[in-house]
Amino acid sequence: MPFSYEKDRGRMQPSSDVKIPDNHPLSSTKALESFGNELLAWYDEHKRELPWRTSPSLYKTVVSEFMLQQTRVSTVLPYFDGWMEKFPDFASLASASEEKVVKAWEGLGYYSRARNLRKLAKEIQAFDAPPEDPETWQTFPGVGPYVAAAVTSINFGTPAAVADGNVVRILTRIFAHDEQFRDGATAQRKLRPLAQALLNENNPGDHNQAVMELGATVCHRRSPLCLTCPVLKFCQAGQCGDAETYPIIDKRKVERLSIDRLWIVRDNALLLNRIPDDSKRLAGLYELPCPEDFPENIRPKNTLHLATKRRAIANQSIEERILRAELEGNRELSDDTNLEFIPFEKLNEVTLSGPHRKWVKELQKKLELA
DNA sequence: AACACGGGGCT
DNA sequence: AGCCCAGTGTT
Repeated sequence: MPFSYEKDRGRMQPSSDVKIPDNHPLSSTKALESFGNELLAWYDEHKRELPWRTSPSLYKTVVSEFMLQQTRVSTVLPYFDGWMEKFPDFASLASASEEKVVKAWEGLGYYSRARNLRKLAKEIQAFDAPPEDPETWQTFPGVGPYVAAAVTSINFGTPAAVADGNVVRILTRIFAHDEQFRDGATAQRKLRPLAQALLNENNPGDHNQAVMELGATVCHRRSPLCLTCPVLKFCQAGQCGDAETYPIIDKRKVERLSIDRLWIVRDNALLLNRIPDDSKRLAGLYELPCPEDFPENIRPKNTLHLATKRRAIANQSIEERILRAELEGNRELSDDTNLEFIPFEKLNEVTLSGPHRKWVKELQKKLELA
């Protein structure tokens, strides 16, 4: 390990316990200042035009940061403007129904983000003015160390450094930090004090955004564009042509599983399974039912293979077979199941998980033609 | 500390 | 097919 620092104790203030080794290009105060300035100059010149950057506001920042958790900019882009039209401010979001809010999030994934964002909107109504410190922000639902630092630095200039995946990549490369981390979250936690030590306190918001922008557009995980990097001269790994080696994070094992899904149509309606509200996963959303979703006395029969789909969820690799089927007899579904026939013309009113929305559209079209 | 949570894009 | 992305909450 090229340098050491003590454990982060959750402080957002500059960490005096971070020691940069004397032989590193960033060891002097002057170099640190130069680093901050050149990063900011690069950002001013090269930042992307993004909808939450044009006429920015606290609300836009919060919405974008929620949407961007574990989610790429290109994925968020098709949602952001529509969201702002449906829910232009905290007040409109706070008074909207949860169903409507989750429906607007359909396809983005991690649906608890939408519920937490709505809860946050309600909680923030109780303030005369929004809090400007990361500690208070972290008490809001769905707000952790990253969002707290991002929101307060960008909107209020609060000197709180963000430590996300981009920051981990950039810092481990700049310092050729060869510590092996058990997972990304651990790396972020451990590197936060260093990020704080490098923060440009003249403009914490832009500094944070500049680091993330650099990570997203130059300091890629694979094949980083070191030759165009504005801070190459401060980067030990980059100068060794070695950037791709960092960070060193343990891999998680991928679990493989196979699921059957049933396509059952009756009276121009499609049978869907509504996932219970108390479910950890996809609560309140609809999916094509699995055989296990049916009560003992009703078994789907006459199955015919329609398609096989593959996708990944977290560390799971899933193969899903879609089977056309019929319910035996003309049995009514009892109320204690979560199965509902949804008329095709009302399919757009319910919230489907992303892949199921896609599959249903595909199969509907395919079967109409057949 | 370990795990669950969605979905998609890139290699 | 694996990897990871502007992470957070729960156990």
